[in-house]
Amino acid sequence: MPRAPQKRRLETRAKLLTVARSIVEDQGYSALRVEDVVAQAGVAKGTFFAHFGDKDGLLAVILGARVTEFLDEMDAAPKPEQTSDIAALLAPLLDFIAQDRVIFDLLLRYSGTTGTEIDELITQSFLRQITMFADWIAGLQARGQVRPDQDPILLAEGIQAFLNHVLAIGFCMDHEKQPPAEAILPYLRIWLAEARD
Amino acid sequence: MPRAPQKRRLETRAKLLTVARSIVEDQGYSALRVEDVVAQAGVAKGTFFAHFGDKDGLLAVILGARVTEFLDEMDAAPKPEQTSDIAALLAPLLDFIAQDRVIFDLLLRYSGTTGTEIDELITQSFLRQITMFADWIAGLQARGQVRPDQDPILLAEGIQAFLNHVLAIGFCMDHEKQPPAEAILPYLRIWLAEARD
DNA sequence: TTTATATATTGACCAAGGTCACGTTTTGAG
DNA sequence: CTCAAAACGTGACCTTGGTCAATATATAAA
Repeated sequence: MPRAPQKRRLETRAKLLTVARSIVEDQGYSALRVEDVVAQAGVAKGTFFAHFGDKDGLLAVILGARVTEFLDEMDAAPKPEQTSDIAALLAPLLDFIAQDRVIFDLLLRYSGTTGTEIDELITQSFLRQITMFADWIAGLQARGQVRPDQDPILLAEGIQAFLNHVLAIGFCMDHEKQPPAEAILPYLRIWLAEARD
Repeated sequence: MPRAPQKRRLETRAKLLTVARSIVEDQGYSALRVEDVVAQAGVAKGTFFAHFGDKDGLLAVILGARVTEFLDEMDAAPKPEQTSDIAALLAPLLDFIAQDRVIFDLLLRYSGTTGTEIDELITQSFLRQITMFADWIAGLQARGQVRPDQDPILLAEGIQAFLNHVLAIGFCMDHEKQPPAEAILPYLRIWLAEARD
């Protein structure tokens, strides 16, 4: 049974997070350096790792919060009424992830965590994302916009797959780069609509 | 117009590759260290990078060859007659990639390269993979096993997406890990079959 | 053969993430 | 209040991928 963290620890953590967020804000995620963070926060290097385990741990906290904000916005927005609305709702999140490979790589590392370790914010956000997708899909199924013969959860996980797919492709081809929300639409149409022949 | 490489260079490259392959064989991909490779090959560190650019460059050469072997086997095998045959044909390649996250990460970095830079072996293998999938799909469409209303190329790229998806999930959950070839089947069935309602 | 130029190799050096034995501060039991 | 244990923080040190000016070797023209 771990004891509650001391005030000092919380302050140190807050300092590190504040500095890290400020660096990210004006230099981007891939410019984030552990040494810079601890220097500006005025703590030793070891302290950083005692708090976040490794660099990805810090990133996971920051990204988890950021992704959660996007999910909040999606939740607040009107529910999709057709397949293309899903792509539109996804656009802000996709653009955010597409802005830096570091983000994509980190998120991908957690993107399949549908199980334990619920303590991680970023893991929770993935569970929430799947739930939200499934909810959208159920709604569209009721409206006759999406094939009704499949489990919404499974269809939601498929969307996750396409989401990562278009992002990965986006990072490979610098040229002819269409926005990811546009690139995902053809996949969604096939995935969600019934075949007409 | 670059001149042809000297004999000495080819020998050095061969030495590095031989050593690297041997290390990979009995210690695995994630145990591969550049310093070990150059030490055992009896060359300086700088030489390594003059040949392969970075560590991933070496890995790309080795993995590209390995993946090409898998594709050769798939090409030699009988064509799929139903959706589940695709999963079966994919199994060896999936198991190979699933064995080590390093492999997956490296391959993912190239997995969307459907454009230029044809010189890279690993890039070619991806183009070939898509072509092969599309060929299988066209065959199955002709047999009435797969929805005939969609472009085989697009459906092939979707398979690629699901392939990466089940691999990513496999790395996240160590527990309850079913083989990736099994995990991909539900997605393939929905993706390739027409909706029945 | 001589020699200028392109090609290959070298190894000291750097960057940046990560470790850990140790010192310092906080906490709670007696 | 005292003191031992737990929690917290420190910074020297390690690991490993990667760089680059200098050096050595090969090539081909004169």
